[in-house]
Amino acid sequence: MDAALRQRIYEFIEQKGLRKTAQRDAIIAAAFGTHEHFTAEALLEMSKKIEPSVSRATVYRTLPLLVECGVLKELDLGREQKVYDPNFVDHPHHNHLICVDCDKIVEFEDQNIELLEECISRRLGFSPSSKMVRIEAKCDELKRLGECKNRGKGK
Amino acid sequence: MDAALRQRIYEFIEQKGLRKTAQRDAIIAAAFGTHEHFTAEALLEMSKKIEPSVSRATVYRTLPLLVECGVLKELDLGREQKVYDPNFVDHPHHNHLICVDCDKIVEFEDQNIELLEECISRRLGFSPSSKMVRIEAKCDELKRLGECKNRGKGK
DNA sequence: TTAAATGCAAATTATTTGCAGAAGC
DNA sequence: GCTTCTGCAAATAATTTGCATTTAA
Repeated sequence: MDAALRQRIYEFIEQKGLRKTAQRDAIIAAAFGTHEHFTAEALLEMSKKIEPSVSRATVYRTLPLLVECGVLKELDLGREQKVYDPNFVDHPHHNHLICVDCDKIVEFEDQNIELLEECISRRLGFSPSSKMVRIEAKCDELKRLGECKNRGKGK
Repeated sequence: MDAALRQRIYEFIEQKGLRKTAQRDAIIAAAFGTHEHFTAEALLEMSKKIEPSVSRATVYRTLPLLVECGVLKELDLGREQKVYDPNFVDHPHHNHLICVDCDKIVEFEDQNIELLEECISRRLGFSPSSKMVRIEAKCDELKRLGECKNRGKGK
């Protein structure tokens, strides 16, 4: 895990008058030990491997903290469970493309869409800050075979 | 409610070997008696005004039917509750822009974004069919005042 | 007549919360 | 020592489902 990121998080925690605990440490290490998206449940499992005393409640209480800190992004990918993305620290402007069938996710950055969403937002009287785009489409496998092997499994 | 739409729905129901019931009639009439988005709960209320015997369970069982029929679109707007959009029958290619704070929704169509999402999808190995874009941004009020009057209320 | 549809209430599932004890500062 | 944190278990809240009964065709 990146040292600068670690410092940023712990400064945030200190500034808010919060405390450094073994459980939080484990959750933070787990969250940024991967570049994959994860759910609260998955983060719980990863955290427990580092510090077995981590409970589900503490994971659910820590996630909003990391989102507020700006290091984790809560994604709404149209699933039952919320998904968290640790990659916004490195790529603050990326967007997501999701297969409508198997939930496969691809991250992408695109100057044109960046510009276009700004134009559209302005035209409709919205401020172009804090924008995000999500494209749903059919993955290649779905297109070729009519369905995905990993249907519903996500990625 | 549009006669052609009504016929389309009832043909779909008949084709599937399903039956015409007073409750379904009421739910369908309620769903397409508005051009606003609605939740399952809101649809229940609207349907009850037409046919008081409509129950929550029947609403929840009828919604997927109308989605399958292609006349209603289930939107994922990042809220707790699912939202349904009856406007795809008239405007099959529209997208949504949502305020990150007050959940205000604006529908829009745009040739450029249509084309761009097709390019991006293809480039990433996705089929450009079934695509949809959702833009989150700050509404004018949020931008000017720092918060929205209707924060969290949706629209 | 018979398969589908209904309402009700109980079940499910992700997330949140109250509380008493544990622990950071 | 005082306040924040924690795990646990119970509470929420939207949606789904089992079942006995009703009803369309």
